[in-house]
Amino acid sequence: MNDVAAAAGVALKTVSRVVNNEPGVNAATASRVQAAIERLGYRRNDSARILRRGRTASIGLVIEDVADAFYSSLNRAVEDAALHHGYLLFTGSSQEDADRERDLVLAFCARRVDGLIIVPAGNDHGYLAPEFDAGIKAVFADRPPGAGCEADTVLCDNVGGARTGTAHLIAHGHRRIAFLGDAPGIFTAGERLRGYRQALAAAGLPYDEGLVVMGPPDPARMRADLTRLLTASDPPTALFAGNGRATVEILRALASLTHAADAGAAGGLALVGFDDFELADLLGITVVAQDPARLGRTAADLLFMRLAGNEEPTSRIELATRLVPRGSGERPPLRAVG
Amino acid sequence: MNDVAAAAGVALKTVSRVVNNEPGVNAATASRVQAAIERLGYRRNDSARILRRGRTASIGLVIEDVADAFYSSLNRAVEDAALHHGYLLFTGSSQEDADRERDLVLAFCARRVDGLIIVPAGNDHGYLAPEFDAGIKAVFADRPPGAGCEADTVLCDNVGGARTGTAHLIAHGHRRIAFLGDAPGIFTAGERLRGYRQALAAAGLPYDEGLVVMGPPDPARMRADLTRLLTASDPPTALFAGNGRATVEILRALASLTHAADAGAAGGLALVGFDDFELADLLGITVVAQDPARLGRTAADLLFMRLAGNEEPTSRIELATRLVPRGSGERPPLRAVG
DNA sequence: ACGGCCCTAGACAACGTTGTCAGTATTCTG
DNA sequence: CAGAATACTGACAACGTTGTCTAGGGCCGT
Repeated sequence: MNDVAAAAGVALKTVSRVVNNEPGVNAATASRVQAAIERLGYRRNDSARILRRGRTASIGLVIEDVADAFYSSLNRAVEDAALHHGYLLFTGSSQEDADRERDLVLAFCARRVDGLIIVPAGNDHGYLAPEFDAGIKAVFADRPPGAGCEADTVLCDNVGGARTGTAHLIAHGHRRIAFLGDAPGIFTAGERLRGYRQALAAAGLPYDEGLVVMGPPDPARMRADLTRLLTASDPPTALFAGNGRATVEILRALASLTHAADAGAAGGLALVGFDDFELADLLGITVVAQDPARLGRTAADLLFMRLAGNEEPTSRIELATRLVPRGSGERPPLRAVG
Repeated sequence: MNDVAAAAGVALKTVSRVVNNEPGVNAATASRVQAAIERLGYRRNDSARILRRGRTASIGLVIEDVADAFYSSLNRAVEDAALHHGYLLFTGSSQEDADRERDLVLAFCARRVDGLIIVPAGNDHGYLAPEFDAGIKAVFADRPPGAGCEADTVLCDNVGGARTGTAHLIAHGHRRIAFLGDAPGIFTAGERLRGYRQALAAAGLPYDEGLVVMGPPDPARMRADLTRLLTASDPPTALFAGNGRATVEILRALASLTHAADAGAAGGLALVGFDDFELADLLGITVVAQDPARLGRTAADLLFMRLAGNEEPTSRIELATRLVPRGSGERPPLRAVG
């Protein structure tokens, strides 16, 4: 900028005015400066600008994995909102690791992002207190913050969705429904299990721990668990998958079990999955659909309202889910149960 | 930092030394400073640090869409590499729009990223010249830069992959193979069409423009094009899909056509798709697989080598593709062709 | 006892911007 | 035509760091 000023024969401040389209610059002077800018290939240094002005016009997004379909849709929605408000976006994957979540958030804060959208991996957000004091705004998405952390939160109706999905299977005659969910420490997994239990209770069905399997969606484990479930003395006639990846791995496992000799009841099993996924329509898989883009949009809206100065008490929004019947959830039980 | 210095009763520079773990600070002093830091909740301001030091330890990534499976895998691979080198990552979606690509790149440059990885949407990268002069390193991924722009480039072997995929269909007896690709302006689409033509030529088959359809993968258009192709007097017996989304939309369109009355030859069509996708295994779709993660990793490796001072001439790497037979590409033609 | 060295600490400038205020032409008003 | 309002431009400090240089005090070897 100094060089530009020298080249155009004006003061630094005049260049600054031209660069920022501020009024009060003679048209002739402005075009002279503009010419110098082009000639020298000058670009404003935003670090200095940020340092001087205090606001960075950027926000940070921490999700579990940028490559995951669910979170990358959320990512895209937040990106669109940021673009619309003229903000730049940092995104990072926490990889379901609380330490990595904290490191990412603090790295973003060191860059002085104005706001954060966090899908938390950990349960302790005390580390955010100094940042809140410094004026950072944060919105939690998909999962709530740890105890003692007050912040806007946008969730899906996990309990209601799981209840609806399970009830759907029950309505189609199933009495033994297995639940295959994510690791119990994960908020959404616990909530969905709650919904599953509520549906059983509402129908007067017993809760059988032997039908519940929880853990990260690992293909080999999934296959082993399914084999065990289906070869048990009283196997389930339907499966409820606790998340999108579980649904997909169940399909893979079922396919390989069906081809194998010990198919058991694998063939005619009913299946409802929590979370929609690409090609579920073609495969005819009934799902409880969430809307990750809407989740991201809503979180971004909340954040930008805060950034615009909204000081209302924090809110907690639950987005509705939607049951999408496609065949796999409407199959009756293969064999009538006692 | 000033406040911390005052609170600890030391000079600014001493705090700086503690914050940066520089040697030459008495242990007692250091812990006094540390205590003040904790008490005041101080965090270093990276904008000021960047301004002072010149290097930002961050890179920018421009892809077509963060929500797309192919690009989000690439994104993740780049993120991992950045993390490994202690860099922060900006990611933005160009939405296949050259202006937006340029705006994103320039926004990243204004933030003084040290390097860029670009999946270009446009064909003119003259706007990068001043940035190159300023020392920015850039690597192009998936598509080459526009003419006159010299930079490291990592591509997939689009021509070879399409040739192999088409030859695979020919080897299974097909003589009339339709090509359904992306808009012709897109580099990869053109390359893959070239590979398709090479395979035809190598087998002595004529190139029939009536069998080639190109354009953005819009469901409605895809369905209309397929209907037209299949109800023609001499319909294709096999389809080659030019990209992952096209493959998926073809599957959707075929499913709906098969259910409809005018199924035509939809049922027994052979299909090979360029680019693998989730659940292609379950659906039995033969594909020419690319490796987006490897693409990202390779691009990041090249970039970090440049950032480490590598001054060799720019390189252009082509990553091999891999034919994955899963059934749909091994079906013989439904009716023998004269 | 003295010169030199190491360890620790601080003073100060600079990075590239922008906000504030002041100054100088120019035009308007009465 | 005097005085005031206006339009334009510039000088300067400040944002929060870090690199460079300098200074004091203790310790060593001779």
